[in-house]
Amino acid sequence: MAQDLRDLMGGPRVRMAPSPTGLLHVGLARTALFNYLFAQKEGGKFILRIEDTDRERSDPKFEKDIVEGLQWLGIKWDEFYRQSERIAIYTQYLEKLLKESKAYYCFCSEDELESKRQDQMSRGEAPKYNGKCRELQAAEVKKYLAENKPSIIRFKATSKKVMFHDLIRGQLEFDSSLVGDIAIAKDLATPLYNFAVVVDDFAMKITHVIRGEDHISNTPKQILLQEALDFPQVQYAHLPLILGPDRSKLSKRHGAVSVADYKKDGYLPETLVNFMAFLGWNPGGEREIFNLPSLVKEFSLENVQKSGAIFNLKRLDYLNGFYIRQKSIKKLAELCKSYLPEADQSELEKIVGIYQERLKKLSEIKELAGFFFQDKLVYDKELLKWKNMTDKEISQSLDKSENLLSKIKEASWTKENIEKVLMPEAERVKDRGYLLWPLRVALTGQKASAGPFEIAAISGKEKTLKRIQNAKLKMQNNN
RNA sequence: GGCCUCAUCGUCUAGUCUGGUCUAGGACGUAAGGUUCUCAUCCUUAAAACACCGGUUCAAAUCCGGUUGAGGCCA
Repeated sequence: MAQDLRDLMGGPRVRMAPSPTGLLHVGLARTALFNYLFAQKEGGKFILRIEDTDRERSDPKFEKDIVEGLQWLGIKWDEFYRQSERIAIYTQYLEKLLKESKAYYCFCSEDELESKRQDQMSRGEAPKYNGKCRELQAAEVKKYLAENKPSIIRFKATSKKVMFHDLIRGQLEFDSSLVGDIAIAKDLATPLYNFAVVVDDFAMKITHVIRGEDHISNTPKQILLQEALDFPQVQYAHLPLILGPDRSKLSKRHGAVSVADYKKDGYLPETLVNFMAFLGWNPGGEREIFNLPSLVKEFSLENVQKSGAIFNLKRLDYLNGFYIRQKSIKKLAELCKSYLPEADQSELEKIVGIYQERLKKLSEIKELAGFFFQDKLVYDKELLKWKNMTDKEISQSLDKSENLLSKIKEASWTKENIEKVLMPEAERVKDRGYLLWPLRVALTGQKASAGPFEIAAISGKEKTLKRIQNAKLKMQNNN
């Protein structure tokens, strides 16, 4: 009932709830993206909640990374919370459960629990807490607490069938007797994951929980908690996992997984957004290029896949190349600046102009165009050879280029003029490569590059002629 | 080990709910060709999949049952 009212009042409310214990990885970013798309599409709100109650493992630097990563991707949130600032709320509900005897203090030691667990596993049973401290007398509890005996707070899980409707998977059913009495807090001021989630989802009026499939088994626990606290049940949607090439959950051992890594490598945010959206989702048509606003338009949980999706780097590269090609020269130059700090603005724009269609990642500009800024090119003499040219022919070819080019006036040193002068000569032989290949290698030192005319134009007359001379020297000195 | 989930080209997927129009479509990747000094871009073409078994039906990728396989959670 309260739920319906909320829906009426402001559309769905969804959240992403990362714990700041690591960099923002693509799985998390994709969950955020789906939540964001859903909220936008349905006219709801997207909430970012930092789950930092685990003091030892949480670190503000990770929170910063998560926040910056999402901003970079263009995923905006409407509200922001930090669990560490909400302790009083959890304490209040913890006390309530304790008072109503729906939760109790447990004084079992780690070792004790571990051996029980082993026991149960070896007998083929589900490992769960045996409820030893459930029936402790109030006086006893008081005494242990006064003695500072180590304890945690457990929730009395009722044995029943827990059912819920998953928006992606349909009706799901669990036997809660297999769960046992779950730990919900280390103490009154330190709530544990499942409990804090339930309290916050209620307090923040969350209507839909959209999260990874790895949380399916947490769901019945959270539902039990909701019931005990008299909270309405939220809607669930469990997203398929992002997988590594070996089909296991994508993790660090598969290589780069953090959004920051991809950013550093020169992937564009629009690439990542487009790519991540299509991991486990598809709008149905044949269009595959979508920006954030158009994704919002098309998005629907109904089109979310049930099975895991492998993170395909090749496809990511292709998409990134595509988006790089869409950029204006000016914008692209700006993006490449940090990878090629030696270049000034106008140089950079020219360079980026000829390498735009060759870039898969921004960082590659360094490898591709670094030669422009080297004093002396280092390459093997053999590289100057096109097909079966002799050393003599190579020298002659370079001579020819040098002669023709030196005739061009400094002021008319443009790509068009260079081409006009060289092309007729190149076409006199059956294969243009005899003139153009040695020239291009002399100018770049690379076996693959942009065309010689464009490179000569950017390099300038002086540098161009000098590099041709250096190549000739190489031929003479045989090195 | 227990519980849970999933299953269409190598990969992401369309089609599955509402069986026939599916000789299963698209994209990445791969291969061949064209453009080209090289690389890249662009264009053309090709190879490439309904996990298996059984059932329902005139008809099944599509519905049902099972098997197998893969994954997730629990420590």
